[in-house]
Amino acid sequence: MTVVRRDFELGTLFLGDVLDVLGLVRESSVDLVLTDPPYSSGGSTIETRQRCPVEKYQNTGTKKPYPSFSGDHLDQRSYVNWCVEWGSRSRLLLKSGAVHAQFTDWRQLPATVDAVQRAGLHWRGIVPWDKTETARPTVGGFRAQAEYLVWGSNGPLSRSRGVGCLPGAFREPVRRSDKLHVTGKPTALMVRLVAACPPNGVVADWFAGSGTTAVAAVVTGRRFIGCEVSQEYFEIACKRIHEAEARLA
Amino acid sequence: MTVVRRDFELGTLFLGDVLDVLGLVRESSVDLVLTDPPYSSGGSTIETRQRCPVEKYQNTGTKKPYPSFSGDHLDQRSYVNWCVEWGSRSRLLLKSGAVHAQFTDWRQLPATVDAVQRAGLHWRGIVPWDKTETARPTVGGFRAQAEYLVWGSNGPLSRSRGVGCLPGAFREPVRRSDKLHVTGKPTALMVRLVAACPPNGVVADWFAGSGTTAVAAVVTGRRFIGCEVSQEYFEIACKRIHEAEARLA
DNA sequence: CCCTTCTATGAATCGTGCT
DNA sequence: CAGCACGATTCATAGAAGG
Repeated sequence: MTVVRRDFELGTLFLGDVLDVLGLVRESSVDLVLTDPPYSSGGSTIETRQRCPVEKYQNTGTKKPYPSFSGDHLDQRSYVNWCVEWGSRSRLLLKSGAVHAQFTDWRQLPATVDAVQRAGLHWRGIVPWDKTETARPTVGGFRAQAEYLVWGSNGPLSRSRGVGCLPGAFREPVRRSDKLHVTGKPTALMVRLVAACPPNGVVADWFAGSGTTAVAAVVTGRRFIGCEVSQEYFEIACKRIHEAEARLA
Repeated sequence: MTVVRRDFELGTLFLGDVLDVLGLVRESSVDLVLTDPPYSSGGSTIETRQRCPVEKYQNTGTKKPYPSFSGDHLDQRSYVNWCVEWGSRSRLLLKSGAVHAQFTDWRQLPATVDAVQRAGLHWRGIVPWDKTETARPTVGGFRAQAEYLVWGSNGPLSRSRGVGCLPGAFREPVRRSDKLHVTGKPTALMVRLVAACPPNGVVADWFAGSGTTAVAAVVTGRRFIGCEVSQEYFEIACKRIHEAEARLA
């Protein structure tokens, strides 16, 4: 498959499939993998899971339109295998002792823990992200209000990477003005999370979406590398990265 | 095994092993199971896991001494089997459509999700409890700062139990004055969680420890049933329940 | 400019009813 | 009857609109 490359002052974004892009990056060159793959979640039956993501994750009758995204249709077995595939290859690009962190929801959490370990990473923990009460309510039960980072290290965790002690729980609301993807993460959250990368290090995001991880890297004085498979989101990401770099100058 | 029974105005506490006690409770009589079994966690090798709980969960040199507790020595396979054993029998005591919620830490989370499902419960979600910055820091990585409730329902979740929409994330610090067990939970947290039981309903805790769940039930106008295997903690729990009922009168 | 009021929305789920 | 499409539903909050 063909891959398009776009270079910035502080990093590079590729347009193309993860597995194609992973072959283009130098080994042991990344200080932090922080990424948000499609969860292939939502719905208890395979039929509902295989609906289009924008339909299954948004309320019926929602006004705000987002472009759809692909790769969200896998059953749980395939999801694990696919995560292992890109995760193992991503691990080779990660420096020894560095951190890999990947988002998941409650339904895929156990599967994601399996996948991270099978990718050869040393599983080190779970970090909850509390989305606050902006999440949909559940009548008679607890609201599904958190998403999770499953994190591990490439070999023994290096304690001397110039990264101090990081918090182990984050509370950050989703702001509409800050959400450019159906599943977009708040910039403020990503800014706090890239602290797991030493200053001036390289942050990788293999599912860049609207580019929030890269923007957070730029804003905090780090470099970035990443890819996005959808042309539409790729262009949005490039625009945001460009703007972030311009504001910095 | 012999079981001792102690009755209170608003409930009953048994001294004895879970599996013995579960046979003494009437089927479909419980509105909420909210319990905190020993996690059999801590350490990645079986040797470190099999140390005495007070040693492995406390820093060396800790001043405040807690009585030790038992049932914390299982490997992960046995842990799941044991949870399935008491979980299935506990489910029969739970009303149809009612909630089962059990605490776990990050390391046992995937195993606990398996156990809850194998116990015949319908897994509905994960609720993070953020212990705040009172947890031990991790140099170079994210602090292990949260514990988790894995929750499910006995059959389809009833929406008309007199329980509204519950929050899906809790932030509550551990206060030393409020912690009478090595793994004791804050009373304020348990008070918020028993909201998953309709007013005047019955809350069950099969691993009562120092009795915080029962105290929370009493304080919020609910009834309770539970058991504790250690004589020492049983007495502490009875004393606290008695005091809570006295304050109410 | 500040305060109040109002409306839209959320990494869904469930039941109904049609094909 | 299995499979699938579709709309009703929940409420705290963000953000816009209005005064």
